[in-house]
Amino acid sequence: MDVTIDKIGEYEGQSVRIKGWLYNKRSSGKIFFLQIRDGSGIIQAVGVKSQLSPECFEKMQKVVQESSVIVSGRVKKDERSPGGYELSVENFDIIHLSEPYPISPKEHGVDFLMEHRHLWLRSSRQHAIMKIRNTVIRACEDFLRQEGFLRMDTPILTPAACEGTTTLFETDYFDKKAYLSQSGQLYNEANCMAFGKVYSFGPTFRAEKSKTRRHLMEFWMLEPEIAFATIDDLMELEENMIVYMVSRLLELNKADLKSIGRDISKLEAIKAPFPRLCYNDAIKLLRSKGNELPWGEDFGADEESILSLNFDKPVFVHRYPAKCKAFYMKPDSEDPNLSLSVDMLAPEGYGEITGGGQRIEDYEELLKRIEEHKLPKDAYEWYLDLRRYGSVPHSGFGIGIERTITWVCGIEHLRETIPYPRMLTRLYP
RNA sequence: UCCAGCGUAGCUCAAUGGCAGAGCAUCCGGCUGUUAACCGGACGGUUAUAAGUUCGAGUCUUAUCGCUGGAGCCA
Repeated sequence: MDVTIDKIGEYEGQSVRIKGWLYNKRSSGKIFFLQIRDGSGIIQAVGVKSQLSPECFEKMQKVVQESSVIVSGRVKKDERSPGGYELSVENFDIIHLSEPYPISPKEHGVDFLMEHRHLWLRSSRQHAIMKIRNTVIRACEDFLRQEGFLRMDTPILTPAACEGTTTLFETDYFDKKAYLSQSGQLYNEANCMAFGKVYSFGPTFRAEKSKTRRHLMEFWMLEPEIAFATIDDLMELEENMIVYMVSRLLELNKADLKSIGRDISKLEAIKAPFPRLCYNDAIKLLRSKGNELPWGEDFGADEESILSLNFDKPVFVHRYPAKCKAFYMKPDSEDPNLSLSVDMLAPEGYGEITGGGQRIEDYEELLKRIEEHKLPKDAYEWYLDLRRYGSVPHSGFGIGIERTITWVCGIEHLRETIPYPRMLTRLYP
């Protein structure tokens, strides 16, 4: 019977067959210990010379790391085995004898591993991170569905539009130019006027020459947008989504988190409510920590780090100065120099993972902003339409999936959180 | 783009300006409970590239390329 390793405990005492790859091999003369992985887990298969045909035993001597194999054997509980269970080999076949495998169980450098990303993904640490990525995405989508949101995907090829073109990747679109999307936000606004609560989820592209542990040229963003929602509604939604997502992780991926060395207690502390700090108070906090950022400046890596290290939960920073946020952010009625924008900073120094706010719903006000920012009005006619036909207050945010995964995994660099990271100097593999 | 560091065997790293070395991987041999197994042996080098200083350069100088870390950029 063919089984997968994650379900092996259900077959104790039975003979089963596993199709997979050789993860590692140890031998002791007339006994072989084969670590077999099949994508669902790793199990130790034990082959004893006296219990096997000579052909079978010969294959075990010959097999090398990452060869594809089919192993048949009896499932046994054994504490000496790394997974708690092991397979007493009855038959062993090599599907493909691997060439010498470049990634050994020993340590490797970052550059070498990135160059072999397609093979690196076979390692157990990468398995854990990819499974966590899966839960993060699925939990956020599940949460939004439960809240009545409709997923509506937005285009990746777009006309110039959003902001300036300096940070956009340009491509030919027959006899025109097209740009890779850097946000689904404007389309989400149209969609939420059609369906009330919507979100988009997909890759976004930024042609910024950023070379840090927190930037990718291509990253995945989940962007909810809600009609009739205020900035306060938005913060509550974000908070609930993060709490739900973390609870799902603790339920489904505790072993994965532990295997990459994550301090679980840090995640267990993620409970609502999250602190809410207005920009002015954030500046005061920074001053008290010796940071002298002038009022009106957006936070850099330093400031975000100081703020997020100050709390053991994510923290909202809201009402940033209008001039450091996008043109469509609604000004605060109590102080028009401030915008109804809000970022969520992840704790432990990880910094910004979401950004969003309440949008301008008034036609004249939006038009004024478009002109102030010297944006081409023609390109925004459809966007202005949303303020001509039944405009309502509305809010939305975007959450950067890779940054979020970096935080929940507690890892150094976001390059491990996506299967094939696109970075400033790396487009291969 | 700027600042700093690094570039030596397939990988991870040593080598005072004076013979180019180890561990792992691979191959051969040994071992019936290994846990990154272990033990013995073999294979493995245009020291990133180019020029310079020197009796002599992996080591010092200059340039170029590449990588890493950070800054900046960044709804």
